Amino acid sequence: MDLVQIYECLCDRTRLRLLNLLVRGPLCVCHLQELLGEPQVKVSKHLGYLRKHGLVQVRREANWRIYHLVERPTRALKANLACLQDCAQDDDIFRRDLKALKALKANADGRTGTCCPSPARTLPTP
Amino acid sequence: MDLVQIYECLCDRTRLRLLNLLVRGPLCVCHLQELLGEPQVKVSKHLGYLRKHGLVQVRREANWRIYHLVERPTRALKANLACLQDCAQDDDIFRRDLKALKALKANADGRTGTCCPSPARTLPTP
DNA sequence: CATCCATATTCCGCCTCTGGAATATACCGC
DNA sequence: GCGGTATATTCCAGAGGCGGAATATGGATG
Repeated sequence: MDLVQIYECLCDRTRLRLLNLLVRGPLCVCHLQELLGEPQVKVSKHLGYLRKHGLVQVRREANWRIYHLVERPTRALKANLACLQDCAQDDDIFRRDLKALKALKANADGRTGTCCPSPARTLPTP
Repeated sequence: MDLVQIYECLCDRTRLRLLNLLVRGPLCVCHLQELLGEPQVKVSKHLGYLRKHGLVQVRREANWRIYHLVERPTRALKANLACLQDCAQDDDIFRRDLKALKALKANADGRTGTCCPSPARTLPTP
């Protein structure tokens, strides 16, 4: 994977938000959609973009698709994701996303949402 | 300056090569052009892009324009430039560029090139 | 099989980036 | 002022990203 392609993946806010969440662990599409508050097609397309370029992978789990970072990232990818995590601390949107993720995980049991079962129960980190 | 805009600046190979050189110190356009081996218009346009987005600055020096990184980069920019320097070590193109830069600086005095005087003599770091 | 749910894909219009050729600008030395 | 050198800008065509609406896929369930 080429350095330029990594940056091409990083130069869209939606994709940055997705990655910022996925570095914390795998998530299904519906949760990502809920966390970002973006329409399904948008989330799905950007996830497809990231997958096509080798930054994330999918696995099937019942009715859902669980996205997670590639298992063996390049040195360059690892470095840039670390950098992103660092920079994200300074930005409201990313902080809000992480907060929402925390809340989602806290509500893991006794969850009332209509979407897939909680990540805590069904989605152990790969 | 926004994180996304930083990545937009980084997602072109020519710009990455320029930045990889400029983190080592200021350079005039003709030297950059010579180091990259790219046509003038291409180098100039990408430098303009980087300037417009606040990653680099220019100053005039006799007949030449000396480009250098912004004096007070954002935390995010600093982090990403450091990351780029790190990642560039793994890539042939960037290594070759740095090698050529070293050679250029070594030839500073007694230089035979047709272009501007050596960076060592005329271009102290800002 | 019919249906529902989660997700992906296609289609379309808009906009931006990119590279190159040609041209313009701006300074220099004579 | 003139010619020359260094650099920027404009004009053009091709390529691709982006968002949204509509549609398709595919597993699960009754």
